[in-house]
Amino acid sequence: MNRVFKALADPTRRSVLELLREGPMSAGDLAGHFPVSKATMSAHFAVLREASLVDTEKQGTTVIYHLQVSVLEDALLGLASAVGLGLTSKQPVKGEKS
Amino acid sequence: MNRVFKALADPTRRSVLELLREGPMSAGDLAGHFPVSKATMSAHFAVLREASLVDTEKQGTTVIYHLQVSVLEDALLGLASAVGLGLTSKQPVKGEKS
DNA sequence: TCGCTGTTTAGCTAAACATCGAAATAGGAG
DNA sequence: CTCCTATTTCGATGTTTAGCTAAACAGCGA
Repeated sequence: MNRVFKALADPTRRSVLELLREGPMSAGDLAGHFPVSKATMSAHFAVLREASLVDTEKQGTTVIYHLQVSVLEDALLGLASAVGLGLTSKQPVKGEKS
Repeated sequence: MNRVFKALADPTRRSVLELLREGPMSAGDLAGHFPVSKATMSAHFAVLREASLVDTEKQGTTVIYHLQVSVLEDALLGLASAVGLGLTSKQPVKGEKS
């Protein structure tokens, strides 16, 4: 839980999660969206992985990142309830396009 | 918004918010709940203030901290919606006792 | 095997952070 | 005015973090 909030503390990492909302994406594609080196991005990915906010799948030479929605949801709802904030999950999350 | 998530990244600060759920509390009382120095706690308070997660009221010599529920709610809902998580606020938050 | 692409590791610097004890500030009570 | 209590600020220290470049690693296709 702590790791989740630590992971969320960085704007780049939050943006990665947003990009992943649209669907799984390779590390390279993700990295292409940010003005930092690939090595730096890889470190961000590691933090997200440690927090279980994403998981990975290898497809040949590339690594595909998936958003783990439920982990984020649990963290947000957990904190919300701890501070007495009445938040509820509206609906199971499917693949939706904006 | 970034400041809010940075503030939430520390477990001590999250605990402070939880304590404040029960109602306003003085800096001294809050500090009494944690095994760190008052100076350290004061620094944590400053971070929470900068994020507008709490605000203060002076009563003579003591400083009373209040939880700013709406700021936290906005941050959590904002992120949730950014990643396509369907969270909704259940009800306006009143003063409730557990 | 060689070379290409994508990803991670290694080694580093600079900045940010958590923490402390001690000193400074601000009100209230004598 | 002086003292006491509550809180914050100051200066210092050790740890963590984001960032870089360069090197290493892992598959793929020829």
